Amino acid sequence: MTKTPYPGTQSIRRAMSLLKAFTDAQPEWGLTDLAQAVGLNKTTAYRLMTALENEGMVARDVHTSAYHLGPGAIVLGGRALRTNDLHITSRAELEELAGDTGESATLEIRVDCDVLIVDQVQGAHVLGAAQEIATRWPAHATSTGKVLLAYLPVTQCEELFTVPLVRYTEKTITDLAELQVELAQVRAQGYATVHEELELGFVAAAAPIFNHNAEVIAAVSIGGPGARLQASHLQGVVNQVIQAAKRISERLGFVNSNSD
Amino acid sequence: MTKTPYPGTQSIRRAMSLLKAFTDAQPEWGLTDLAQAVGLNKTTAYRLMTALENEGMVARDVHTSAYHLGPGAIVLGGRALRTNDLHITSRAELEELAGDTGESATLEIRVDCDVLIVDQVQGAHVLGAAQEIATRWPAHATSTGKVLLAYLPVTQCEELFTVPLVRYTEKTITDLAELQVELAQVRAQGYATVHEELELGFVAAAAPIFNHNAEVIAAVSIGGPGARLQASHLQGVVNQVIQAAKRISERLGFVNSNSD
DNA sequence: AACTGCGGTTCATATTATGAACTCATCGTA
DNA sequence: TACGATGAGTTCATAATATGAACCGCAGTT
Repeated sequence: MTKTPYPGTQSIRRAMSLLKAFTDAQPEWGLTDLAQAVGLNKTTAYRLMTALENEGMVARDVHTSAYHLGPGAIVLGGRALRTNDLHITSRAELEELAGDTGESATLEIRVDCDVLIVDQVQGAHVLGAAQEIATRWPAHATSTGKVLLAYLPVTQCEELFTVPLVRYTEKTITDLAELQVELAQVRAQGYATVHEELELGFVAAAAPIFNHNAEVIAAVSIGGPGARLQASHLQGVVNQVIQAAKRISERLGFVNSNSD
Repeated sequence: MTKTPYPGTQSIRRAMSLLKAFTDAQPEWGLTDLAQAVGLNKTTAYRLMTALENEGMVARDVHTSAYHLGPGAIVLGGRALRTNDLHITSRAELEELAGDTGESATLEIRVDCDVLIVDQVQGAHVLGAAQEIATRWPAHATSTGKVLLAYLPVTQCEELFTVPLVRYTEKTITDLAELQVELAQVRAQGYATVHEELELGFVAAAAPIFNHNAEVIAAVSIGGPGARLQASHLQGVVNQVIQAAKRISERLGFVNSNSD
């Protein structure tokens, strides 16, 4: 996938692809299956996994000797989350957003053609999104995803979607051309919304966060049941999200009028 | 450090030690410093870091080109967290506890001012607690409850008890101030016990389970008839419970604050 | 302009990772 | 209970791989 492998890094790439084989859908692997799935020789996989096990990145079921991700991965992920300065900077804004709107506020970044929830503050309402930090959602069916895709160079965006856009509801945009139209609109208006495109009844709005270099590095969103986020009310929420995103961007060194 | 390095894994061990250099205290590294801190040749460090960067495990500040942990680490950690749920992780320890002591071992979480039994392994003895998974007991009269309350912020703990503490036996703590004293003691010693406070003749000891974020998310306990768990023997049981809780915590990514 | 410190690159070398073939343990089934 | 199948773990000759000393060139300092 990633071209131009820097020389001398074969085993790291292999080790990482082993780690990435542990998904939510398949969190446990036997050695032989794992090796086959990743396309490695069994011995090589065994050696790499043993190393990863010694480092605590994976662990094994005492009984079945099946591999699963280990505490080392949790520790590392926790550190990555905490030390992310975007995360630190945004926290207060998320809390304010969630407080003002009563809905759940999230901070998300893009990872390939998914978005990753980096931080979340629950809304006041009982009915709302569950705690989902570190989970991923498809970019094309989320408001944050649309924002993060919209500000990508068109070519780069197209490269991401080599496989068909997965349908989640009847409203999901599954046509790439149609998505591009939507993204153009998002760019034009500076925010994105989803209306039941990921899940029936779920509505959300997102706005981009710019870094000091005027690149979009993340998106904030507010999401909740469509019953509460109806058109009249939604526009107000959209504005709040935009303002919050703008404040975060400024704290990251973004200056609106482009200089340099 | 780790003895008997399995052959053919040098670069993985090195890559992992690079990743582990990113602590909360030092979340950002320049290449040269990092290489020196980890004890690697600069070129080697560069090569490994480039590989890790391509895999998304680390990322760099656009401006300073300093390394920090990347989204890949967050994703991985999230998966590890969701995969490693408490049940799976604790099961073996519960079994060992129950096996070693002959008494019933439980895993419990707090729900409002009750504790909920999430998992349980019966002891060998016939006379013991019945199978109680998914049942609730009052937190103020159980060892696990005391543990789970003890590590709560005091204000939050007080908010829970708007109604009087229910008396179950003549030993039940029903005075809130007295309970707070007991909880302080629990915090100080790192474990809790009950002596016939829930039921005459029933004695138990519990210890806290910490997650990767150093929050107490659950408690393990051993409980049985006071006739078998007398003072002399109880201390040994307490230690076993503490050790089991500690091992579970570690597997959940908890790192004792005096390391790093 | 010269200096310093840093990220990044080159390339000959042998250390290192590799994988085919093997053993051993376990488990389901006949 | 024996037997075959499956999967974890080991061995070892091989060369492909990672290695690191020395190098470049840029950016910020003095």
